[in-house]
Amino acid sequence: MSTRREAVHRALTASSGFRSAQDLYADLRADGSKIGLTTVYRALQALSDSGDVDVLRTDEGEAVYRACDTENHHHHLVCRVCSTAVEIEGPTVERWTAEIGAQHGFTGVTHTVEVFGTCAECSKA
Amino acid sequence: MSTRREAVHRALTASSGFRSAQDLYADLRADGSKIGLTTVYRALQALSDSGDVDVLRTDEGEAVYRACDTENHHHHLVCRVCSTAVEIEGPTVERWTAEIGAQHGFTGVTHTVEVFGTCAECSKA
DNA sequence: CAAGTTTTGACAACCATTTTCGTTTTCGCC
DNA sequence: GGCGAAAACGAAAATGGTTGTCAAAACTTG
Ligand SMILES: [Zn+2]
Ligand SMILES: [Zn+2]
Ligand SMILES: [Zn+2]
Ligand SMILES: [Zn+2]
Repeated sequence: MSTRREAVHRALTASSGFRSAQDLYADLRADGSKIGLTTVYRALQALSDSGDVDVLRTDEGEAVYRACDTENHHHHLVCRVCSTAVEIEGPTVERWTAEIGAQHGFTGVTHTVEVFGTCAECSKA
Repeated sequence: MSTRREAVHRALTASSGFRSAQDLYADLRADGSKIGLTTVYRALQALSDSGDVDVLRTDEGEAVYRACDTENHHHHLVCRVCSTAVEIEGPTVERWTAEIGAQHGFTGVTHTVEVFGTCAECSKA
């Protein structure tokens, strides 16, 4: 893992929510780093390929990344306001999606499940 | 509903799967229509705003649309090969996501759930 | 038909992401 | 330490889906 990639990973870990490549680039430059935008993209590509970070798409199609605590398969409960995310897992959806796929004769069934809302903190305002 | 918008809606209904704006534009032009790409985008925007079509994002961030049979809240089982989609619904996920949100003090909880796989047809090949 | 309104589509602008390519760093080896 | 190959880097250009602009075309209403 190169120094640059570590820097990107660290910047991502510093946040509890999902961040875009541009966000992270801005963070790193604000911290005085001379990193290039291209390198941020490359680092995120490598990190998501190796499974070290999770990636999902916003409604606008922008890719956002998160350094999650667990290596296991899981989903997220994401705050629409501050973008903070909580990792969630449970056999219920896993079983349900598998059954749905099997019932319709589909093979190699996978799924994307994300839950959105306004977190307790942001709900006060 | 203008003639152009109807044409886009019809082109979308002719497919059982999700199509991108560019796909539909190509379909319509191939059928001899002189419609412009901008108009296709505008029609899809309007159709999804009014809830007449469902929209989701591919892994590559491209928006794809589908004219679904039901008006009710539902999800999709999508074939990764031919992109055919089956509409699915069930109280299991609905309840599960609501519970997860409530457990963490989130308000205004919504969710995105999509199931992917290879359909029976495409599994043969 | 005239005047006003809406819709349309060619083209340009946007913006996130990827490619290109010359430069810099890193690494293995002498 | 010195050296050459290989990998990493970053600025700038290219890409591609999507949106904005604006003048022309189509439709409405009187
Ligand atoms: Zn929040
Ligand atoms: Zn899962
Ligand atoms: Zn299929
Ligand atoms: Zn649902």
